Amino acid sequence: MVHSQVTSAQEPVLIGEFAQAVGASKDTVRFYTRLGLLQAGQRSAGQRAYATYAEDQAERFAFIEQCKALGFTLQEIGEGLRERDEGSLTALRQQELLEQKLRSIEERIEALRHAEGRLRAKLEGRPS
Amino acid sequence: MVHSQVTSAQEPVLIGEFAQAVGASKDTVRFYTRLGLLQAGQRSAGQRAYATYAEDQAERFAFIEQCKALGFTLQEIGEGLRERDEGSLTALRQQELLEQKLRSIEERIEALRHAEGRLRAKLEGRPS
DNA sequence: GTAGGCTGTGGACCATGGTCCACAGTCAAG
DNA sequence: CTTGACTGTGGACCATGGTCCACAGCCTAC
Repeated sequence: MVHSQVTSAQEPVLIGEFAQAVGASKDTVRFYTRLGLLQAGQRSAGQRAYATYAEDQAERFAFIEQCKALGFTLQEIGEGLRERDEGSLTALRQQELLEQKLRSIEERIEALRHAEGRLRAKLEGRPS
Repeated sequence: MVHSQVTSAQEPVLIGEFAQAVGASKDTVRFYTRLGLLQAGQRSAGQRAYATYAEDQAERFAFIEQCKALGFTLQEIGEGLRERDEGSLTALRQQELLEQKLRSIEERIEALRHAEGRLRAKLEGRPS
């Protein structure tokens, strides 16, 4: 046990292990990979190749979940990640994207509040 | 022009006229009709039959639009209308449906407000 | 060698609210 | 008789975020 591989760089893992590690289904991982949100490596086996996920992809996955919680769509997250990978995602640009999303969320809240008001009016017998 | 048909009961009209009258596309009218939201009559022509829409369907359409504005889905509207047609939509039941929808809207607003808060935190550099 | 578990691919399917398209019958005017 | 405008039907398609399925290759254990 002394000086075991705990500190060494982890091998990229196959999809099953990765999916379990991040708490998602394999299908979701494949879906994100197809969309370019996650980056997979390759491990060949006979005529076939298996996708592998390095450790940084777990952080990437966590980041994706965070963005989803902030209200970003997978497409938007994909675009942001691509910008980040290209190095064109400056702090200013990041702030811009957050502010845009904030505005769109405020609009949706506003729309729902209108519906809420109309519903309350109906319930109280007021003319809507 | 004296005593023209202005006051007489209007003939049911074909879909084009109806759609234009209510300000929707023919496809939308067909879609609603398929879902049972609108009720069409029949007018036969050769081997075929054309759908006809009586005047009450215009009010029905307006009602549907109102419900949509209140946040009801077409399916929910369909269920409500079916209850109404069967006469089982009491005032109490109506109030129940409105309150249910009000609660679901409040939940959605709450969820969006959480996202809003997280976004603001991110923008202000606070830990989210 | 064969069973079982892992993997990949391609595609269908869910709800939501429609839109659009092709193909075909109907009907009136010219 | 033909053209044009209208109608119907059935189905494909859009975005969204996946899920599920079959078929098939890989690899290990028995």
